[in-house]
Amino acid sequence: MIRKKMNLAWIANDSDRKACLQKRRDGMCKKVNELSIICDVSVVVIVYRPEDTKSIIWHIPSKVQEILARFNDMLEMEQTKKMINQKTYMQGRVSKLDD
Amino acid sequence: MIRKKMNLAWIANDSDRKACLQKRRDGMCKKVNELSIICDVSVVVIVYRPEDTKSIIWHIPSKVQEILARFNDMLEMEQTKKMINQKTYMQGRVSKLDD
DNA sequence: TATACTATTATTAGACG
DNA sequence: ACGTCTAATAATAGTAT
Repeated sequence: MIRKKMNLAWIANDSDRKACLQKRRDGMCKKVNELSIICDVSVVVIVYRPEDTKSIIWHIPSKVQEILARFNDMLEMEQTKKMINQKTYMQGRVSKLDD
Repeated sequence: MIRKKMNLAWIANDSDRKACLQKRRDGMCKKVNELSIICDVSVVVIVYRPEDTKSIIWHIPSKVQEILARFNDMLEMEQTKKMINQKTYMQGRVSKLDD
């Protein structure tokens, strides 16, 4: 049982990937739940698997529709600059690795 | 530097809570990013802080609008039974603790 | 207030039943 | 396929700067 440092890459084997998804999705939901309680924030998570329409999961520490409505408002109001998106997140991480 | 096991509760002190939010939000984004790569899923996360309109963050491993559109379709089609919501998640955790 | 450190807890990859 | 176990990695609470 020697566990190597996992490399961040797609798992090709179907059952291995599914097992990993289940474990990590559970872990993620737990963390999201903790975050909402400890820091008093509302969090929505949507995990979408193309291969299975049933596999969308969503986590609702507060009212999801209220949050999504606000989210859509902000999109419409073109206030996207105020948000941190995937690109800036990754840039942040890359610059940290550079240090 | 004695670190006790943290209890899952709201942090009253403002600066402590903010520091915790920043750390955990970073950690959560990292995990979401990993999940999307390793298991080939699309994930959207929205963290909403009532006290600051700028504090909505969103994470887009794929096209957020596409996923939200699908999500809204499902809501409208009353297929909510197919999803795992906060209540069933918590029930699952409680039953695990009982064992 | 923000960033860095590190002891400690928490998550989980791989193995096994 | 699914649950359990545990060594090992990863996240982070509290502290320090």
